[in-house]
Amino acid sequence: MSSKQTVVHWFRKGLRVHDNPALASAVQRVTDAPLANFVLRPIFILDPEIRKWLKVGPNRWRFLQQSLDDLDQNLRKLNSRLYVVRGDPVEVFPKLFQQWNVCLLTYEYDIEPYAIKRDAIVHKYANEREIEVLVEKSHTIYDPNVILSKNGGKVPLTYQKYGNLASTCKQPNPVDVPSQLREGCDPEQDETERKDLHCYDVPGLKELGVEQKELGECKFPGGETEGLRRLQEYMKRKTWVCSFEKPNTSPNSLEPSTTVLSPYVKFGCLSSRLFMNELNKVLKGQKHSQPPVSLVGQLMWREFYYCAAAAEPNFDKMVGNKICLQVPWETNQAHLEAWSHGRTGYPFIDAIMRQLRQEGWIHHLARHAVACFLTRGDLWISWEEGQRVFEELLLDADWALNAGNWMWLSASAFFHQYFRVYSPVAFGKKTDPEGQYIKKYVPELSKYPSGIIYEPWKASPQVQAKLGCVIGKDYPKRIVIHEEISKLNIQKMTKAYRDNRNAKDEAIADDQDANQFTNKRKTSITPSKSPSKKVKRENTMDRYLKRE
DNA sequence: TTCGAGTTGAATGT
DNA sequence: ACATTCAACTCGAA
Repeated sequence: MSSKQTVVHWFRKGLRVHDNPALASAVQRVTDAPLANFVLRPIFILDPEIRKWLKVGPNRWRFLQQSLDDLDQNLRKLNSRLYVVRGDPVEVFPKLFQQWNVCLLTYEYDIEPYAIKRDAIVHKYANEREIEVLVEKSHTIYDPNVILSKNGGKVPLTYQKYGNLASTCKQPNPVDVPSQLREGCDPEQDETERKDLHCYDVPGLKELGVEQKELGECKFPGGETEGLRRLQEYMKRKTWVCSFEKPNTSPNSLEPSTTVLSPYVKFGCLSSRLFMNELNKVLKGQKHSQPPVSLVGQLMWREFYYCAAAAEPNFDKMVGNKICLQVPWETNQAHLEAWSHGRTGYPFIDAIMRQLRQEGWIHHLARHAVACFLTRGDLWISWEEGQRVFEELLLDADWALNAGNWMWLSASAFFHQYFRVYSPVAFGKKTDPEGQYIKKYVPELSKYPSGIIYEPWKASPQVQAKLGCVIGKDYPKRIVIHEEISKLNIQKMTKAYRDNRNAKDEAIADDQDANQFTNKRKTSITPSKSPSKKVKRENTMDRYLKRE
């Protein structure tokens, strides 16, 4: 055991040295203390068991691996290194606390329920050993809990409402990169420890269980260095930044029409606070687009979902989720498989799903198209299934954003105009009438001309044979008829909304009955049932009768 | 209670 | 490129 005391910074998300307040605090502590008595060890904990319950695809494991490697290198430039500790955090910390003689633990706050639970246990262990814990909030620009309390504890359910609340808060300034992590303190000078240090090395892909052959082309390498490089590259395009409007970007261009900074922000390789700061610098004094469609608006969407997610522990589920519409989705394993592997028979949908599996990134509007298709539009399969597939395949899959967007697209929360359904044929044609994108990702159809490539089933068998791709043999028949099923599904959604409304009214009525009972006993006041509620229930019934 | 607004629909007009 | 119609949702402000 070392006679020195150790300050530990625990990396989880926030895989960066820039704008990292918790890391900066750890460095400060070491710098302020008498030299040679303190050692700073930046750690990342890798749980070998995690693969048993967390389904993450090879591309995302690679992104993490690259991010850890880059972080290690950036720390080495600051005369330190990354210590990757293997094990379950809850079991690792008691050992580390003792073995390294830990006096201070710092980390970045995380709102995800599993993280909150884990951190509470670690915090308790630290308290028991009288180890100081310092937690900083830097994953989002605004603190979700501050926004919630400004709204009286209620979740803001609209973007505008959220924006109004956020606009009353000050935007934090990013903190500087520490100049040195180890001023005169060298943990590796200890002979006995030095020979064991290789056990803390950054894992290779093999250790993460990734086979080279299952990996797609690496279009977006992980890491802080690449994240910052990408940010600078896009910030140079000032006119583009100022005029950015998300709905006008293309979901099916051959090269991304947006920044693809999301994976870097998700892992915290790039600070959202720095991102916002850099955007503000570019926009200052210029005419520019506005939220929700602007680039600033995109960052604010992230804030919006983080806030809602922080308020609802069951945010990633339908049942038990107070803000989520309860819908009787159906199970269809064959359809789910077809969707997730790009075999629905709709070329636009299949191209998107194949790009997702190969590259780990698809455009936001492409996500809309496939999410609508899986849920309310066509297949009537639960958004939770889609969420799982995105969680596995998207480099930028983020608990709060993934669940929030799935609820949005399935019209389960935040968005309610369920009668607006994306067409798996028409939507892609607007930005890619030639079907170049389809030809790239669904090469079976590469000989199909622009007129028919979005609907290959319309070609006669003879023409199909001539074009080298017979539908039902070389490429699947479409698994549903969109024109028919989407109309039926809209009706099902109408019923789901009606049922949810009735259930809510019942609950309110029951609640009032209960209150009435209590009031009667306690005060002898007999308030009548709210007339407004009564009317509303009658109206609902009227509508119900009119239709059926 | 009412009413306008809601990042990004589609089909069919002009 | 923009307007209308389709059918009709909820949230939040007034």
